[in-house]
Amino acid sequence: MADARTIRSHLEGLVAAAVREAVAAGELPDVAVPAASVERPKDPANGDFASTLPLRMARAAMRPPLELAQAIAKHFPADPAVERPEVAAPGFINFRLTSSFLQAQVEHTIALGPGFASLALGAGKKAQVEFVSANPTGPLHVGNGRGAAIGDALASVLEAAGYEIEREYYVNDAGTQTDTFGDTLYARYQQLAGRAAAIPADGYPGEYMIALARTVREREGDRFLREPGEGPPAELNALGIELMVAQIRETLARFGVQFERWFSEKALYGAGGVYDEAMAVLRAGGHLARREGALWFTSSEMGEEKDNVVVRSDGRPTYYASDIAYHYDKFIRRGFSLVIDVWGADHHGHVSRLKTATRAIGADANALHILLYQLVTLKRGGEVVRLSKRGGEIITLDELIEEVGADAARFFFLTRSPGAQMDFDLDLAVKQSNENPVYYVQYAHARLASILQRAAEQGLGPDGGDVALLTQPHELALVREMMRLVDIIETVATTFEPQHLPHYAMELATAFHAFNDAFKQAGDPGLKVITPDVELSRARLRLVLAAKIALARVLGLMGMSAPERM
RNA sequence: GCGCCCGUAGCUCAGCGGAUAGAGCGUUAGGUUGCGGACCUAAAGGCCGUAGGUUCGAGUCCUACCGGGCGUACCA
Repeated sequence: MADARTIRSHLEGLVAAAVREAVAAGELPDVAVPAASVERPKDPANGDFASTLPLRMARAAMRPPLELAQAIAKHFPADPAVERPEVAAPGFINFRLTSSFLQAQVEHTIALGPGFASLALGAGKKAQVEFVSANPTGPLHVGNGRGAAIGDALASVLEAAGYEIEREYYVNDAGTQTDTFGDTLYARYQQLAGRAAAIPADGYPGEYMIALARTVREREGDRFLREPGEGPPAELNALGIELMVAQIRETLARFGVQFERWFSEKALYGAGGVYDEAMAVLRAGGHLARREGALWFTSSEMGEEKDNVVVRSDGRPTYYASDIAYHYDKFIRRGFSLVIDVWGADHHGHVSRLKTATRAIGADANALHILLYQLVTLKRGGEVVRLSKRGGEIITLDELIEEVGADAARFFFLTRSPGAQMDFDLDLAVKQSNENPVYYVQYAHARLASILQRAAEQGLGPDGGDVALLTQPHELALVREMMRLVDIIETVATTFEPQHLPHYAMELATAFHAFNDAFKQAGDPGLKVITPDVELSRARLRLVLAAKIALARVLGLMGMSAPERM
């Protein structure tokens, strides 16, 4: 039992064994026992792990929980990983890990290296995380950045949990908004050619459309001009979308996000394509009805509040139809066993009916998890800035990256739970950038690197260090903190709430800074990681190396850099 | 109107039904000439929106209400 990733379940097994022993000895009533869940106490003074089992079974046992706790603790088997359990009022059983177990974790961490804290939770399963997927009708804004940070971190954590992961961006290159985008672009294009043309009432008035039209004109000249009164050529529309997508892709690359696949909505509609197949399945299932000139998905028969149009009376499919076909592709054609859609909260009205449609096409709706993140309220000097592609002013993700940096922006986005509305004060973000928690975490990594560097200059390294020499409280406290990462990954991979990552990263960095500072507080300049005692130095360097691995791992999961120096 | 999300320290936010509700920033008082001070220690600061309820135990679950956001399209 030297593996951090299973220590908790190991303890649960020991508790269960203790219960059986106590019952056999007649010291515990033989009643139905709740799961022997072992958790981490909030206060480390109460041990590394604790069980509340006695509290949970007190009612059924009709005995005071403290008495039950004592009976279970008495029969708790001896184990090299854990000290004798302690009982605490009103009925907790507290466990403390042994020094030898903690020391072994240092070796364990170094052996795993970049794969530290990985899990087998999703082994053999294919999962997809689809995120951002903003309409290519304008540049990404700050809100899209939140979705990017959340989706990418979630994908990384699921990867760490053993899933085979695909990150995907769904490109809405078909549909009404795309047409409006084309109309707007054409109007700007004509204006540049000296024609009087008005952008559509529901078009995109942003400056970027003028720039885009200028780019098109520089590259293609006036060849897209049609007779006055004619609509825009489809080729111009397609080129505009292509340029927008390229721009979005660049922004995301700057943000450090790489997608395995960019999925075109238009591609659903080829002859014999996914769309036809998905609709055929719906039709075969009796889920389609023609009414008022349109084709409806009779979702109310499956519990939805109302039916929904899938094909408009003018023959064009709705966004909903596209999404049904798209999810048919995800589940039926590609066979993902877990699909996560990361959406802005303004799409939440769509959640229920997409889940219903997922059932209607024969997929498991429970395998579809739609993660909604609340929209970002931007503030500049206390003033609320509206985020809208249709309104004139938008703060782009590029501007944000420029102002606060990709790492800081990601950390900031991840810290808030997706469900919480978030105020982003641009002035404050810039002003605080040097005091930002992100630097605290990265600085810890740089210091760890620096210690190893300094040791190397003296011909010292972690090789051959004996971890049994690590006995100081602050040394073992650092190991304890490192061991929590596997729990964090498990939590995030099952709850899909990535905000635990940055909070944990802060705590791990704190444990290191405290560890490092403890040597100084001792007052003796000789008491450092590198001491005159070569053997002790090597052991401590081993811990430093392990801590660096752990910290780099969390930073990597958050999509942030782990700098060697700052 | 109906539905969903959110209301926790001065500010921005964490908190799987369990032990004295936490962090960063800000404020105050100390430490530290360093293997990186972008550090450490401590203090002050809370009727966890309000009122009921469930439970041995509620910031956490349920109900109502108040406040903010979003949705309620043959837009996406």
